[in-house]
Amino acid sequence: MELRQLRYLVTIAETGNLGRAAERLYVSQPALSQTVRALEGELGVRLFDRHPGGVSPTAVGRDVVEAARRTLAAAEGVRAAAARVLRVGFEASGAGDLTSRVRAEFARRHPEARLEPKRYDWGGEAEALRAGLVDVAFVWLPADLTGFAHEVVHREPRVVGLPENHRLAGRAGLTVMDVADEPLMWTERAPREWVDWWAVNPRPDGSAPKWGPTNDNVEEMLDQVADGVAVCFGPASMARYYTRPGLVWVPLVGAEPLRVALAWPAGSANPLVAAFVAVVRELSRP
Amino acid sequence: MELRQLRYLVTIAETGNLGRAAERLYVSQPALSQTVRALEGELGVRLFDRHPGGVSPTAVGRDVVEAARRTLAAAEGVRAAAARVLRVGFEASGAGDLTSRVRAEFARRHPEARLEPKRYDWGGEAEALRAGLVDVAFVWLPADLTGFAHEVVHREPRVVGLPENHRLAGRAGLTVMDVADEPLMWTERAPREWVDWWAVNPRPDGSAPKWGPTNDNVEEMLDQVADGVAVCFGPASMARYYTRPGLVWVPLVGAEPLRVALAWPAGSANPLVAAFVAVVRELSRP
DNA sequence: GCCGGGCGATAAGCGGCGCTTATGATCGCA
DNA sequence: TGCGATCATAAGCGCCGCTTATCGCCCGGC
Repeated sequence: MELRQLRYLVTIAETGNLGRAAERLYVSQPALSQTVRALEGELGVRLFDRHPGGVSPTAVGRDVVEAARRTLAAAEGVRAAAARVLRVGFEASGAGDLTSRVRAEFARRHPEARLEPKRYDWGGEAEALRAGLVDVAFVWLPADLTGFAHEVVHREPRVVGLPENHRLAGRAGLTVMDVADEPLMWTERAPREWVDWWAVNPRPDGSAPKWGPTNDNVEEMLDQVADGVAVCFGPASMARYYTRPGLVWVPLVGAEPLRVALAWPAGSANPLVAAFVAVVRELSRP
Repeated sequence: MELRQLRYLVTIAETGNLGRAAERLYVSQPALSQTVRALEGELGVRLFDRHPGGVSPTAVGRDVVEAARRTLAAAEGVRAAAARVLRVGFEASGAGDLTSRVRAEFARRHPEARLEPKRYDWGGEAEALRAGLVDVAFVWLPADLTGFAHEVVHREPRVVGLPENHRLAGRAGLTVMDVADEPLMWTERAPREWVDWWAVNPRPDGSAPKWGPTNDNVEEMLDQVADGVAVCFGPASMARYYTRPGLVWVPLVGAEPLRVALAWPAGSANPLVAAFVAVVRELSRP
C-alpha cells in the first residue's frame, strides 16, 4: 500500500468514474484500473462495483476510502511538521482577544513555527476540522465535536447589532424580547442547533424568532444589518473586530454567553497542535 | 512523499543508524541514504544530523518522524477498514459484563466485522492505545487520556482479595483501614497515580499503605494472594472473572468505585471505531 | 602517527513496476 | 442493431529505486 494508491482511491470515489478521475489525476484510465485491482488484491476485498456508467464503492470500499482520506490527512501532517505550520480555524471574531494573545505567545515560544489562521463561514470551522483542512480550531458552541478532543477556552457576552437609526440603537442594553419583533439575520450554512442557539429559539415565552434574511458570513450579515433590513446577534468581540458605517452594537442582556471551544483531532500528526493547545490552555486560565 | 519513505524514516530514527535500519528493512544502506536525501529535499528541511557513529534526528526531524508514525498508523487503519477488524484493548476484567454485552450487540449489528480483544498488563491498555496497538480501549481510571476522545462508560465497586484462611476472609465487607496492616500487592508497571488510587493512598487517616510484593498482571497478583503473601484490591467483576483455589473476595466498603472509560484516538481511520463507540455508549446508558 | 573499522555518501548499472497507447468486452440506449 | 459510454486487458517503454562497488571521513587502538 502506498499513498499514491490512496490518493487515486479517494479521487475515484469522489468522481465515481475512472475516466474523470484519471483526468483529475493527470494519469491514464488504465493506470487507475490497475491500481484498484492491485489494492483490492492486497486488501483482499472488492472495493468498487463496476457498472457501465462508472464505479461505486462497496460497503467496505466506503470505509476504506474514508480511512484512506484520514491517512492522506495524516501525511499532510508530516508536511506540516516539516514546514512548522499550524492551520488554525475560526469564524468571524473567533475567540476574541484570546486569539491575538495566543498568537503572540505562541510566536514567542516557537519562533520557527508559522501560524496560518484560516477563517470560515458560519459553522464552517467545525466542518474544516472534520475535513482535515485545519489542525486545530476555535469552535463556536454549540457544535458537534464528537470524536475530537476539545475544551471550552473562552466565553463572552452577546450583543445585538442594529442599524444606527434604529429606535433601540441608543439603549444601554436589550433583552431578546426587546427585539422580538425585528427580523433577525440567520444562516442556512450552520447546523440547525447553532442557528437556534444564536436566535435564542424558542424565546423565554415560548415564541419563535421572527426570521429575517439569510447570510453566509459576518460581512454579509453586517452589510445587511447596516442597510437596515434586519438585526443580528453576535459575540461582544464582534463589536470590536468588525465595524460598519451605519451599524451600532448594544449589549444583549439575560442571554447566555457564547462559549468557544478549542478543538483538535486527538493524536494529530502535527506536533505543533499540542504546543498550541498548551498555550491556549494557559492563557485562558486566569 | 510515499509510505515507503515514511516507513524507512521511522526505522532509521529507531535504529539511529542507516546500516542497521537497512538490515531491518531488507534493503541496502544506500537506498536509505537516498530516501533520506529525497525526503529532505521534498520537505525542505534537514531531518537527520549525520555523524560518524550514526544519524540523529534534528528537532524538526523528531516531529516529522512522529508525524510519520501517525501516518503509518492511519495506513494500518486502511487495512483494518478492509479487514473489518477492531482491536479492543482492556486489562484484567475490563469493563466487567459490559464488555460481553457490547461484544454480543456489536457482533449482531456488524456480522461482517471481527473484534480482536487484546488484554494488557496493569495500565498497559492506555499505553497500547497511545502506541496505536489497539483502535479503542476500555481504560481503568485514573489514566492520562489527554489527546484521546474518551468517556466514562462503566463503574463498579471494589473488592478485597484475601487468602481463604485469612482471619478477615469471612467478613461481609471490609474498609481500607480493616486491611491497613496487611501487605498490599502493587505494580511497577502502571503510573504512580494509578497505583495510589488502587491502594487508596493516602488513607483516610493520612497514613500510607503497607506495600507488599509487586506483580505485573492479574494472574501473578492472584497467585500471590492465594499463596497468602499479601492482599489485593480489584473491581467487583474481577471476583466473577478470575478465581483461584485458596482465594476469596470481600466487598471493599467506603472506597470510591472503579471508573472505566472507553477511549479512542479521535478521527481514527478505522470506521468500526465509531460503530463500537456507539454500541458501548448505548449499552452503558441505562 | 598510522592504520583499520565503521559510518554515511556517491557512482554506475540494472530491473521491476507503473505508466503509456491501443484495443477489447460489456452494457445501456436510441 | 449499432453507437457511445464505461471499465478491462495487452504490450511496450522509461523512470526510479534498488543493487553492488567504492570513496571519504572520523575515530580509536596500538
